[in-house]
Order: sequence, then C-alpha cells, then structure tokens
Amino acid sequence: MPELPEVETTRRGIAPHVEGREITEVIVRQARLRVPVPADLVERLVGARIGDLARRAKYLLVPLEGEAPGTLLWHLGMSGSLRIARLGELPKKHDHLDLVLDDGAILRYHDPRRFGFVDWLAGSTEQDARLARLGPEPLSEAFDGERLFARSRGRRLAVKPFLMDNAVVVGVGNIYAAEALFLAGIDPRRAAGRISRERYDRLAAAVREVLAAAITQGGTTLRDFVGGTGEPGYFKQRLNVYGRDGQPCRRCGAELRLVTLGQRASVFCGHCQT
DNA sequence: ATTCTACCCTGCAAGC
DNA sequence: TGCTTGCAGGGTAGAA
Repeated sequence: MPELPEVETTRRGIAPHVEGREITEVIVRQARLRVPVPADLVERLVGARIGDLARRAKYLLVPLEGEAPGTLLWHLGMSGSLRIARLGELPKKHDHLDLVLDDGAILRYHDPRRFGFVDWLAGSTEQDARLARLGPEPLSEAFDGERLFARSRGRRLAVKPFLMDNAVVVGVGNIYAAEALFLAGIDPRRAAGRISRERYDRLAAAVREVLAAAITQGGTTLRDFVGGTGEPGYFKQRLNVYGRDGQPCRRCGAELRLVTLGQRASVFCGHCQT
C-alpha cells in the first residue's frame, strides 16, 4: 500500500499526537509480522519518551529517549497503517500492536497482510543494513536526472522496475513509478540503459512532481489506507494511468494498455509514452 | 553483477 | 449462494 507519500502522510498525521509523549503500555496482539516483533519490545518501550518522527524511504523512524535510547524502525509493507485511537476504543481485526501514551491516546498499527514490521534498533540507524544501502530521497538534492542516467548505463532492465529499485532512488513504488513515467512520456518497457540524459532529467522532475502532489493530497487511498488521523488520501482522483487499464488516456484519449514488468502490473499510454 | 522467480499473508473481485 | 482463481501499495532470498 504505502509508498513514500503515504508514509509521509502518516508521519505528519501522527507526529503531533506522539512526539514528546511517554509510552505507558505496549500491547502486542500479533507478533508474527514480516519480521517478528522483538521479544523484549515491551520492556524496552514502556517508560520511554518519543522524540521527533522521521522518515527514510518507506520506513518510519521513531526515536526513543530514556534509560535505553534507541529507534523503532517501522515499515508498513503492503497493507499497513498507523493511526491515533482513543483510550477505550476497541481494537479491530488485524490491529496488531498498540502503543499506549501518557495522555491516553493510542498509536495503533493495523496490517491485514502482515508484510510490515516493527524493529528496535540500538545505536545509529545508519548502521542498519536495511537503511545502509538505500539510494537518495527523491525529494532531496541528491536525486536528479544525472544520477538516473549514470546508474542506468549498461542496464537492460525495463525503466519501470529500474525506477522502483531502492538502490537507485527510494520511495517510488508501483503507483508513482507508473505515474511519473506517464508524466515524463516514457514507455515503461524501455530498457533503462537506452534512455537519454535529457529524458532522465524529465523523469526525475516527474518523480518529484508526482510525489510532492501526492503528499499534498494526503496520499493515495486505493482500498483502506488512512493517514494518522484516520483520513483517506485524495490522490487517487489524480491518477493518470495506475489502475486505469482499458480506460482512455486523459491526454490523448487512446486506450491505456496493461503489461507486466518485474512481476508488477504496469499501465501506460502507447501513444503518449515512447 | 544483474535479473528473474518465488514467497511472505489476507481480502476482495471476477468468473464459473 | 458458493466455490476457485488471480491479483493487490513491498521487499528479500535464492537461482539463473
């Protein structure tokens, strides 16, 4: 589910409710997530104070201050969401984890498919292998067409899975890869190594544009995504190609096509994207 | 080294 | 109505 805009929307939504709060209770209803919930998570978290939330790629980073400082590394997988629940609000199916805060609010993790996870890190987060070899943030200065061009030379991989490779640039999943390629006018099947520097400049700009717009809209809600305050995202209405195969292109009217690239459905306009 | 496949898990829609 | 099948926002291990 969540790509970068959805994780960022979640971070912004829950931050005002959790930053500076102390964790008074931790309830684990389902420990079998993609990575098992650490056995000592409860004892580490109870009594800790939550610092300023950060995001790296699709990971949410929750710094913990107190006797045993550390960081929660939280990934929402395909179907995860975090929201603020009120004290006494009964958990629903797939509400796997609660962090009860000192003002009675609850940070509640919901994840039907359980592809997400919560892990606890001591020390520097940059030492974690999962974070260490991530590419640049797409909304940072380090990401541009020059990097895409340089990293793609010699590669025969289709440009869409190339763009979704977290070593190239982080946070771009199946929805926004398809949307950015549409905006840039690039055929998602084209070999990454055979795209010009000029076209990569346009692609980098398109990635920034689509992600920034999606964040503004609170992300994309396809089925059940909600931001930290329980609100769905409104970017779905802005999607040009994702999920629209068989429908007319908003730009030229041609019927949008569906292909599979890297085991992921990929919709594009055969007329606008070359 | 790069690229491709299978897999983790549940819910839902489509087809019969 | 009920069954089966396939697909879904991600990421990783292992094989080719």
